[in-house]
Amino acid sequence: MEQGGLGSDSVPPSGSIDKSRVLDVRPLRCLVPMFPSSPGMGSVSNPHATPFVCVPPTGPFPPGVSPLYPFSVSNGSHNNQNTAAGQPGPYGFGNTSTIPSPVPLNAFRTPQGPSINGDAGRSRRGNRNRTGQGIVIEDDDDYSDSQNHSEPYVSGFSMHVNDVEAGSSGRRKKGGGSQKRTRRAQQQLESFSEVDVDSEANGILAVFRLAELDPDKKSNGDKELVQRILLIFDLLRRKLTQLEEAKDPTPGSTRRPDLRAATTLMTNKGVRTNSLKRFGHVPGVEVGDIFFFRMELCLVGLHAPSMAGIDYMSVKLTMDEEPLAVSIVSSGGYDDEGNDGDVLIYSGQGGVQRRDGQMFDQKLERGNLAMEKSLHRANEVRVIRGLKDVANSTGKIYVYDGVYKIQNSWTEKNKSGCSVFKYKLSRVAGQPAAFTLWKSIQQWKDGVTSRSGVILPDLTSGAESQLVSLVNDVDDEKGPAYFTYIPTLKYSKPFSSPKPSTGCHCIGGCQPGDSNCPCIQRNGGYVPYSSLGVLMSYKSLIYECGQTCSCPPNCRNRMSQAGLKVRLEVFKTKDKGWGLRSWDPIRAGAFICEYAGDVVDASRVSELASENEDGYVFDSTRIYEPLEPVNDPSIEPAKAPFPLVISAKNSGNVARFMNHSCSPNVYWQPVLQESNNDSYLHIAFFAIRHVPPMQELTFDYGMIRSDQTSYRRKKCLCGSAKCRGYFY
DNA sequence: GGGACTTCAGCCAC
DNA sequence: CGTGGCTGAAGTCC
Repeated sequence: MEQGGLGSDSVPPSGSIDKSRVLDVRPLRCLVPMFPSSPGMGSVSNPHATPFVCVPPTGPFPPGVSPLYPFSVSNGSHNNQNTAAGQPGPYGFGNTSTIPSPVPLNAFRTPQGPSINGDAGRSRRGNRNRTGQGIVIEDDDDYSDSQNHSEPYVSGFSMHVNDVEAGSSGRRKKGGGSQKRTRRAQQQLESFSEVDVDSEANGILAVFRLAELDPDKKSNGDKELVQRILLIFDLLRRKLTQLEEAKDPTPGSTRRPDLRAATTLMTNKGVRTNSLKRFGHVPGVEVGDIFFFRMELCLVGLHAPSMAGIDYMSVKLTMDEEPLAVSIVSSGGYDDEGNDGDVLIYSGQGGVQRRDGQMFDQKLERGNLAMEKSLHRANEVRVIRGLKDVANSTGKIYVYDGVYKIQNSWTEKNKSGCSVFKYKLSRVAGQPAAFTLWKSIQQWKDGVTSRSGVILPDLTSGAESQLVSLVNDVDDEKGPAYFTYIPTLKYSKPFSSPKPSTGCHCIGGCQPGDSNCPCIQRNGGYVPYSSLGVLMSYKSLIYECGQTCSCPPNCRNRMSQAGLKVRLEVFKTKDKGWGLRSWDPIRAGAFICEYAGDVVDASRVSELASENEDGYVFDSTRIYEPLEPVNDPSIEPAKAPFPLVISAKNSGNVARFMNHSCSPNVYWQPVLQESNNDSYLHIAFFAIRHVPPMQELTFDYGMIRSDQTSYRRKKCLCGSAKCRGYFY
């Protein structure tokens, strides 16, 4: 497991450990990213920080267009935080040396959202009337309002998107006539009721302590909240998928569980964050973060529209309000070209009838107008790149590629002869690589360029279906100590089954909704995995099909037996010995690998711990914190039914290289395979959240019991906010 | 406040 | 495996 013993500096020299000193160790904030996927942008932690500071205009600007001072600069908390962490400001665009004193924010009034004065859209309409008369009158009421409401205004150039009033949970207005309504109602009766969705959501929210969300947090998030909301969304989405599938196994019966989950959370429960629209980065979302649904972008405030590609907001300057673009999603819906790493050519919206596909000229309105204005104001625009998901042919992955600025705009005639707006955007310098990293990885895979620092192209020598590279691009070490690669767990003697199992008879594989399948029955009536191999919910134990089952090896209920699904590499970390990471994106709940090695008699664990100082041990008898923050007695934490201890010192697989973290992105689940009287317990690792390529994979090694004294304490370098400071 | 309109979804079938 | 059909939901506009 932890590679501390292999010449790294994560463990003090043996024999001379000053425990009092070790105990005093503070969480280190020095996990310098080797690859750009890391804690990088450190997220804006101060929600009250002024998002904009003044910089000199960087014209030239066209006549009649005044430069918008507040843009083009990051907020101060970025810099402070990163200075404290001993890192340079991650984005460069902060360029603080050129910043004169900030301009009072009320010089740039924002339109007031309904949460502020309950009068949404007033200023817009008022404005239009005034300009219609050719006279611009400063609205005194509005102005004094904005000064009095200093609380919402300190958050600066931002506005509430949708402030859900407390207690309006029943609000789910449906457009359309009664005919549409009844049909919808009918459909919902056929699948499952709103009550089911609601109670599922309430259950999850209670467990994750998000039943009522602080309005301040709803407006301005942080990394922890962003991750928690994404986790809840995906748990609910997976649960709804599973419920629908079991009720009606015919394909096509699943009615957008992504939308159901998102609206239940956002609209009904008010669970969302960063609902204040803003320019620039979003607190808690880092460059390189990945998403699998458009609704996820909405939930965390990265991009509000559920479908539209351009998000924008009206900004009141000294006189007029004008729309400015805040973010775009580039999904290849139009013919975007020249997507060469840090440059993006983006097409305007409109010009096509969604019904019949008929085309006409695009107009300079809505998003197109906002893009045009943003070109002149030179504000930062967030870019989310939609890419094809290789693991899911019809699916897409959205990569947050950081902020860009619009360089240029023009119109073109498309194939149908209609004019289309085009915008050239270039990436603001100094941000961690995101989209370009994806391109590099593709080139490594295609063999166009080679991954630098490769020691071995395949450390498994063909034992796995996927290659696993051994890479060191930080120092001279030529590899970890010798071990034998084995892809699965080795039992000398299986546990004995409490009751004999004859297995299932699902010739074509176990199907959801088949209530006769004994394997599905043992999993509580559901197949535990989705069709994509994603674990649908946390379980205390997963029952997979075993040797005596008639189903084929590709049965959905044999996920952890099917081998590696992603392209992994074992790499030398900067300060934690060897580690594990993936070239491929991994979605939340996806199976990663099992813990292979030799099953050891649990009574030998002390002996093993003392002779196996490098910690190549998996011990299910340790104390593992449940993933859920609430100790709900009805929810059992993952706990193996037998005391399973695995040694991977002499033989093991990629799992032995996974390092410890106090806020990990991977967790383990016990998986049981039974045949006749024998029980084979395995440890399977799954992603807790979406993991972008090249982000180190870590799990929580757990705490030792008071009688497990032979384990040696090691200094933890995980760098997370809730780091315990040590691990075993 | 409400309803129409717009929109680089997502899923499955063909 | 590409594409076409179908149902979507948020936000803006009116």
